[in-house]
Amino acid sequence: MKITDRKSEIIVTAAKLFKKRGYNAVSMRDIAQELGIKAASLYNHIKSKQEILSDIVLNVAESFTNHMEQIYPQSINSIQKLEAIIQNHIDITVQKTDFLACMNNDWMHLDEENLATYLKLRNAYEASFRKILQEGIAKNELENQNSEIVIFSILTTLRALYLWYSKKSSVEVEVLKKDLPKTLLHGIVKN
Amino acid sequence: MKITDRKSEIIVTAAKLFKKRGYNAVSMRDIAQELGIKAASLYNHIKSKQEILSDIVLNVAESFTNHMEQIYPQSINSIQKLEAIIQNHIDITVQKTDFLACMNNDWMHLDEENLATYLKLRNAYEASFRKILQEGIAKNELENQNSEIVIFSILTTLRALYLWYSKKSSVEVEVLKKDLPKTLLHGIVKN
DNA sequence: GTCTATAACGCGATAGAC
DNA sequence: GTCTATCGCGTTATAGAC
Repeated sequence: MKITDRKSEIIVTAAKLFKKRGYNAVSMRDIAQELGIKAASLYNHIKSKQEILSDIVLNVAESFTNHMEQIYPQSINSIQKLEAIIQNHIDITVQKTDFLACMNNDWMHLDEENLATYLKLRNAYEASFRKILQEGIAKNELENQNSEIVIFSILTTLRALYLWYSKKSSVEVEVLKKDLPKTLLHGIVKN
Repeated sequence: MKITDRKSEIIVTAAKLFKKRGYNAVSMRDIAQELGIKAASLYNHIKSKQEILSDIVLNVAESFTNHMEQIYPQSINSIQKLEAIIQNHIDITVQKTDFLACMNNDWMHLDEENLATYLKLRNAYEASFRKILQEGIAKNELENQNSEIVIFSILTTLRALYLWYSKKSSVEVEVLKKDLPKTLLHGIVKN
């Protein structure tokens, strides 16, 4: 996250606090204090606390959507697409850890309009993921397992990567990039 | 969740609301209204809002611990132990959906003392899980993959099952019990 | 066991001085 | 752009009547 102006600075700071304690447990006074100013001063840069949340959540959601729109139409097989998606989740986890955590934990606190936008993006993402799986099954590249269970299982793990990443050093990210696709796609039991 | 007295009734009702909106977004007035009484009346049965949260979280955490202590020492192989653990997560998801969601989402809002208790239970659970994996690798039953990644991946999926369960009918739980162990343990790619 | 009334406090947000 | 002061409201929790 490059910080270009005061508004970005506020949003990045808020995301860090939201990740740690959750949207509702963080006050405007907390965010201001972290920046060394008073809560009232925040309102020269942002409209409301809700605006901070929606900026954070929709920023990450659009990152995922953009990548999926780029990968989905490519002429590579389903396994290569799934590997590219896993890589992208790892990349976003590393680059936007706090934003991602905030999206995962606090999306339900968006106001009506932004909630609808977020859910539309998320549903479209899952629909593309589902099609990739079904394409892989049709072409005999993947086992014919219950698609909903596979989507749930893989996406849940990928979405929660930030929990794991927070605890590990950046060196181990290379291990993650190498081993996670194996674990998710090939399982852990010996043949 | 069998409701035996007024206190249980309050806790079950609170868990349902906490699951939907999160601990901090639910007020004592909300809980009371759901029960058809006034907020002040709740305090005849419970000490504080914190007490409701810790009762919920520690109840589920202890369920997991008890099952692990029962499975861990058994004379069955590592794959059978992992299958038993997966079954147990599905069972608790079905039997205590709201409590489980609350534990997953709101454990960080526990007060200092209960937080320490919860973390101790969770760490012990993960340690047992880790030992089962390592035992399986040593006996050549499991692939020699990075244990931390496997623990993270499987436990994250199992902990989030309540999200999936809420959307599906109870008939599909049978599908889940049959297919989830396959997906988690054997992967999705054709050999 | 539930009620009304209220204490004590923190919240998001605004007005207006500098 | 940041400040002080403040509004109006919601929060957990308690006191005391019934």
